[in-house]
Amino acid sequence: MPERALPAQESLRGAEDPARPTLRARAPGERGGAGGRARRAEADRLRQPDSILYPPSPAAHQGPPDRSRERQCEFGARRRHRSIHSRLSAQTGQRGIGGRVSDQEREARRARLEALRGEGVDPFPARVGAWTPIAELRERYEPMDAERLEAESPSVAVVGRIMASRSFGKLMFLRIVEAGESIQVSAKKNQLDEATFRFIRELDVGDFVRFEGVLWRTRTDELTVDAKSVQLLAKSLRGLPEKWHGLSDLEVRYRQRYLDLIVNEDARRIAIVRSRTVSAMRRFLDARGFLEVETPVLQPLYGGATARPFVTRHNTYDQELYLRIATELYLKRLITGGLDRVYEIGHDFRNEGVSRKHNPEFTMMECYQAYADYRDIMELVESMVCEIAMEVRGTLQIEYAGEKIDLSGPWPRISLCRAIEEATGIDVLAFADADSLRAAIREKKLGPADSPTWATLVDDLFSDHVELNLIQPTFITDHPVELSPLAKRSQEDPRLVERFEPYIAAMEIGNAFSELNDPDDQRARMEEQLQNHADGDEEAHLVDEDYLRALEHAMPPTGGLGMGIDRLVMLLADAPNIREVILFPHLRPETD
RNA sequence: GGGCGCGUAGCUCAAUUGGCAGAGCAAGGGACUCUUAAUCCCUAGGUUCAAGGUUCGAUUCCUUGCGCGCUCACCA
Repeated sequence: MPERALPAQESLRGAEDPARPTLRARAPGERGGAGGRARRAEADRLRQPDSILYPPSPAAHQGPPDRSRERQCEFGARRRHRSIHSRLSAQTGQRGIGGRVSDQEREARRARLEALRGEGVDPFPARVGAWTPIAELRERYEPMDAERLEAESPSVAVVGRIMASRSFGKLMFLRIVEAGESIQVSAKKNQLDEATFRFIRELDVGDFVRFEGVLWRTRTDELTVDAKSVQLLAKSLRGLPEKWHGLSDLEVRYRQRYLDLIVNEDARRIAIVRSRTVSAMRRFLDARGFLEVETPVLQPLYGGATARPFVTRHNTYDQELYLRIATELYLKRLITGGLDRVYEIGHDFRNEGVSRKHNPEFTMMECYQAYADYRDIMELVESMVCEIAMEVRGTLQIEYAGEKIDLSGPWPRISLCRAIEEATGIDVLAFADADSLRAAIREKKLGPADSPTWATLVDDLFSDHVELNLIQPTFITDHPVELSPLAKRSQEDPRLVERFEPYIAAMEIGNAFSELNDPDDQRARMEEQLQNHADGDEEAHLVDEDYLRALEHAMPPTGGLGMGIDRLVMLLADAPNIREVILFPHLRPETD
């Protein structure tokens, strides 16, 4: 319909830069990229008024046959509006006693919806007239003072969800939000025809609308669109949560995330941090020559981590399948195949408990680099986290849970055994077996020490006495071989492997090693794991014959990394719980 | 899975030893042309998570279940 009616707007939209990083909704037909504007113009040409615009200005409706004028006439009958209210009070009166009246608000809105339909207004029209992002309007007109604005009286069109409405009888103020930006809209009775003013007055908080109008400033200097016409874009049948306290019930925030996103700015902020984190990570890896690949989620044999899987079944092949717990073994097959730098960002599924740091379904980035070892990967991790933090936060000095964290490298590298010794005084490498180590731990009263093996005792010591103190970024290196069946053995000590885990804010955000590429050693380790599995350790690895066959064809020396995206986002967004960074976290089924 | 805590109007929260279940916002009606959580008058809105139990009487005490949170265990 009407960009001709709004010359200022066309020039504004022409000035938009698709590459601009700020978030902004796109108009229909605008899908980004160079052809965006042309397609948009085309879409605008094809666009026909599908619902009523109040008032139907000649400029707005000069093109297509004007059905809306007829509708406007129909709509003109004032009685209809009064009938909404009488019908409404009749309804609520009827339902008053005994019936559930908690739907009072919904009933009122539904009545208005039906009234609109009765008047020929489509409450859910298919097309939206041209409009300008609120952010652009602010950028352009916020610098103008009231006098200049009045002199220019720019005609604009805005869209958005009504978030607040204040009525003074003959004057109304509405606040609409679009793409996270808001602007005030005014409606003045003496400057609108009666039908239009009443139409605006009957709008509900939560409705999506489009306003055409003129920019001005109120006495309090608020940039405001003085409405000249309005188009309902989508009718809301349910009210929004409380405007001042917002929505704080965690369960509702997680189950109905859309409400959380509407009313809690923080929810929106975290979603944006997450998106930017992932895209910055992709850019970082792409720039370093890594190839993004996709490997199976449904796997006949799970592996690459110690975890219990979800089990599912393929009907046609009558095949039992597992949802992947890691992408590792497939990605390393690709390294064998000559894709020398690969990465995958996707969901892993681990059939385990949930906690502040654990969701059964989570996002993992794994990357593998041929002709590299774990020290190269440490450099990669440092660079990657710093680059992402700069892009997402604009600084390397971040704060998490009240702790100031300096992400700038190089990060300290300390071997796991050394870290334990510093924290507890026990040099675990001095003990040859589990029993002697256990005795030493008990002697120092450092814990129950009831884990069965030397390696698991070491792991416990680390968890109990070191991990919580790793606030600043730190690489913990050289883990026990038993805990790392896919990592290459350390050259200095055969009990250890070339592995590291980056810790920030006491959170393990990744796991990396020099990949084990000796097929015989790998087979021996897998068979050892299989024995553990047979002994009841459901999380132990299984023997993957196809993977061993791949290793027998020779895999180059390779450094690999897995990084938990959710935890990285927690860190960058200062989110205390993994459920805050997952839009739809796993919850128990809703009862009722 | 274990321990602890929580569950009251659409939302945010009250409710005295166990004694008629309330407020603000949202909603409906009305007044109001400069509000920013507008203000003022009026109205409506409840299976107090569910099922049992104790009691003359239960939002309150007990049991069980459901859900959520924290925490421990397992893991990234």
